This record gives sequence, C-alpha cells and structure tokens, in this order.
Amino acid sequence: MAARWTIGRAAAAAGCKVQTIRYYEQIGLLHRPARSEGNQRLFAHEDIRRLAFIRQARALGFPLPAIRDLLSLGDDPEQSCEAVDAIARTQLHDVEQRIEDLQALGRELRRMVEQCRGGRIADCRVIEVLSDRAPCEAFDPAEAGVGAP
Amino acid sequence: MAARWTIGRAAAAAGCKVQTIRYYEQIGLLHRPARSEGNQRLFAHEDIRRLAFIRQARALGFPLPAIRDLLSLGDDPEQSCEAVDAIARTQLHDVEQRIEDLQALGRELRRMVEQCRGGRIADCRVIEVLSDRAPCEAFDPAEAGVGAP
DNA sequence: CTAACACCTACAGTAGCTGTAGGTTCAAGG
DNA sequence: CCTTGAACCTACAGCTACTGTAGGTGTTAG
Repeated sequence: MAARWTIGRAAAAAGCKVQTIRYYEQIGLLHRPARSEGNQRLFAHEDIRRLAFIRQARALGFPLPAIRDLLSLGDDPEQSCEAVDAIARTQLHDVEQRIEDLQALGRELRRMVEQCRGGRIADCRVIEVLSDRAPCEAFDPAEAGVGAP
Repeated sequence: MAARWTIGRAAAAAGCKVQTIRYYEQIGLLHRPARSEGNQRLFAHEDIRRLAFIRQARALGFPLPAIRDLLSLGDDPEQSCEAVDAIARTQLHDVEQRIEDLQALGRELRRMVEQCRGGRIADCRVIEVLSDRAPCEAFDPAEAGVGAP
C-alpha cells in the first residue's frame, strides 16, 4: 500500500527543483527516504507532505531555521501552539519591517527618477543624488598626519 | 595638496567596513589606490567620492552590476542620461515589485496569525495552513509504476 | 622602545539554493 | 535481448554582497 514517489515527481508536485529536495535532505530538513534497489530515492506520502509544508513555509518567506522549528513543533500535536504562534508573528513582523524599508527606498527612488529631464549626464539628477554627501569634508584626513601639508 | 585617507577613515566616512572597501577594489568597482611606503592604501578625495557614490547607491538597493554601469556612465558627462534613467527606473520597478510581493505575503501571514487561538498544536491554524495543499493527490505516483500495487 | 592599534593578504563562511561533471539506473521501443 | 534517452546518483563549484578569521606587518603615542 505504500506508494512511492521518485524525486522528479516529488519535485514537480512541490514546485521545486530536484536539487532542492536533495539539499533539504542534506541539511536534515527532510528525513532520508527509502531507496530502490538501484539506490534511487523513493518518497512516501509522509515525506511528500513534509516537503509540501517546507515549500509552503518558504513561499511565506520563513527562513529554514524557523521551518525546522515549526516542523519539530508540528511533531508534538498535544503541545501548546504558543511557540508556533511566536515564530509566525516574528515572521510577520519581519515582513512588515521589510515592507517599510522598501517603501522608504521606493519614495527616494521615485523622487530621483521623476526629476530626470533627459538631458546630459552632467546635469542628471540621478547621478547628482547618488553623488551627494561625498563625505570628504566629514573627516579631515590631515588629522591622521598622513599626506602632504 | 593631495590629502590621503587611510582605509579605516574611508570606511568610517562611508559607513561601511574596511573589508567592504577592499572587496570593492577586488571586484574592480574602486580603482587601486596609491600605497604608502609600508604598503598601506592611501585614498584620494576622488576615491572617497567614488566610494560614497557606491554606498549611496547600495543604500537605495542598486545591485553592484548596476552600480558599475552607473559609475562608467558618470565618467562620461556629455552623454545623454537616458541609460542612467533606465537603470534607476528598473531599480524602482524592482523595489515596487518586491513591495507588492511582500504585501501579499504579509496579508497571508496576518490571516494565519490572527486565526490562532492559542490552543494545542493539533488545532493550530498556523500549522494547518502550512500543511495545506499536500500534493499527494495531485499526481498519482502509481502512474510511475514504482511501488506496491 | 614598546604597547596598542590599524593595516596587510588570503581564505572560509553566510542563505538558499542552482548548475555542472561524470557516472549509473530505468522504462520503453525495436 | 539490446539499445536509447531520460531520469537518477554523488560531489562540488558558484551565485550576492559582504563579513569574519588567522597570521603577520606598519604606525604612532607615551
């Protein structure tokens, strides 16, 4: 009754590359599956479910160490899900932070791009903005005593 | 008149690590600076300005290859800034795309987290959502002819 | 003169895969 | 039965943009 999947089918089902699955096995996220007589991996449903879990979590941006924790928590169905919740909230917080950072960045970029009037590079606002704040005056290298008087 | 900066001062002024500067030199983003008698790097204002440009662009998320292009475009002040503009717009588009992706992701995560009622893991919505779509039924491994009947 | 610190090179490691080389196994067709 | 081509195997290098470490040298303040 134990139907078995080759690694190629597992990868197609999970929407990832064959090498990715081998990688997950290598770092211990997936258990070592059974092997055929010819030494090829044969995945059971349980393995496929675990792989799908990993891919789903990856799609939500969870880093692999967090997924490792989620997996081991999931193995203990009677425990409180507080720890699970904490991991998910951390991830959510992380994503929100990244969004904010990117939005600030996007505003800067948009301002820069909108000022470009398509002239010469010498007058290009983009180059100008990027060249801003040359910190040559921030510190006086002469303080270091190196260089000509 | 050519004041010179040690790498440490350059790093402090640019807000990066000493190694980062050496790295930029290694990959050819920064020119090889002059050296002291004792073989230590001595940066001129021009080098510092170039470094500041790179760091500013990095702070706006430009990848190093794009920065390389921007630098060589900036060396040619009479050219049209069309190419510069295109690079900046590409970067802006990229950032906007990443924001959208992260927002979709954040919505998923928030939904997931909000459903958690703090019970047992067996009932945890987070684990449940992640376990969703186990694709065991998507393909029938028996088709592959491998495994028991 | 010496202690402390900045600097030097060269290389390994980070995250999460992805690609490649060189070889074996498998399913299907003739 | 034999061959062909796809899928599989291991082992390792490479990607981004740095960052850290080891082991040694240069510089400077007291």
